[in-house]
Amino acid sequence: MGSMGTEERIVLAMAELMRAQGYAATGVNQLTRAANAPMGSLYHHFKGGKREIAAAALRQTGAVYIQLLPLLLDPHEDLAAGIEAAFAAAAADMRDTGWANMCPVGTVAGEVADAEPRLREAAAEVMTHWVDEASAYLTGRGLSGADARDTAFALLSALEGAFVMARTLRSTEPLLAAGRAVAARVAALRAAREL
Amino acid sequence: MGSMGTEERIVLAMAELMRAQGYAATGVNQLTRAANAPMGSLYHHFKGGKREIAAAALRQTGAVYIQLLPLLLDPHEDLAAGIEAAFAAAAADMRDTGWANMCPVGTVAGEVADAEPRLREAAAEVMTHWVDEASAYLTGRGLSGADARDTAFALLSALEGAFVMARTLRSTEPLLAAGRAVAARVAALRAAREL
DNA sequence: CCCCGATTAGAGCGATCTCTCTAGAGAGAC
DNA sequence: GTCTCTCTAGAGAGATCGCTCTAATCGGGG
Repeated sequence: MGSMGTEERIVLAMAELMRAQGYAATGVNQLTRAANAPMGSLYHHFKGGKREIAAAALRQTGAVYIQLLPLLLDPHEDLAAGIEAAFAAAAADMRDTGWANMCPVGTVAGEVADAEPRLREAAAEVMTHWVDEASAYLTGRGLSGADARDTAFALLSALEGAFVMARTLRSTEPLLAAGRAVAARVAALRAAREL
Repeated sequence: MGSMGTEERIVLAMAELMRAQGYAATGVNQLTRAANAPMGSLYHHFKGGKREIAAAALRQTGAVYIQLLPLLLDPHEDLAAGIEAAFAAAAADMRDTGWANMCPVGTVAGEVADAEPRLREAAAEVMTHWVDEASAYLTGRGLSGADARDTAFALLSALEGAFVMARTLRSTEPLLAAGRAVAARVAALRAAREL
């Protein structure tokens, strides 16, 4: 991490700490240690303090996260089977990495939805971006605009919820079952169109 | 609330505060005010402090929460349609109550999964209970044991994830789409059995 | 060289955190 | 009454919180 700028180090450290322990439990002192940045740099680059750093971390991490979708789905000719396989891949990865979700957005969104309006807005922007990106991808895979948007919401909801259950239960079952449900929805949409 | 015992008041206040702002952001001073209980009572009834109170709140609220499942699904003869309607009812209720999730378990589970082992265990117990209850109900509605368990995981994952997205986006779309996906899975399981 | 804005560096402020401690109120047994 | 045990009551300890402040350091233009 030695080659990246201080600002970038701060944002990435914040993202990792929030992923592990949420927003409220992450202190700025802990953050300075993790980012190897002094307090002065922290408030020089982010006048809005901890809140602004958290918002930047959500936006930055969220934008990276959705790029995995085409990477995971492109190899599969059948979309429904691809979705089921992608959830299974996420489950295996999570098991092999000690049940750590890779993305802090889901962890933090629930915590701040009622109490931190600026962070809720940042999380909402990220999720809106996710839905737009996923909708566009699914449209490219043959779904109508409305079906693509509906499937994007279902896929992202099921994925986020299954991540929380899988982390808590230390089990791949939630992700596998959630993937099968979203796959069934895609298969049903395809069957309806072919009538 | 005047008629309930101090211990019960503390647990319920903790559940409500965690639902709104998570575990780490909830302080014991705030809790004493909300529960109208002095600090001494708090540590008299719960020697384990804030952590023990949070665990009790998760268990208590989680047990109540799953009882909604049969209440929402019993009126519908068709299970798949009933699931879709139940998600739609949850969406309407959430919209009408200012986008507040009724259950703190999902909010807190992600926050504490890596950092608070005792609370993660409490959340895991609650979720295991949910899966067992939902599986039993779905078995009663005609699904095989394996299908019921799979559907329970999918339903609960989709519900928790859609709650987080709905709260963050202030939109009913995630819940509606998630409900349709779980309904499609149930319909597909039924179709496979009828072959 | 000097100068100047950008950045680093961390001590310290007031507030708040969880939790402990002592004092006493209240109810029941005798 | 008085002894006992449970529970109430909240002040205060010690640590940590987010954040501000001043001084030092750095690199590039004149």
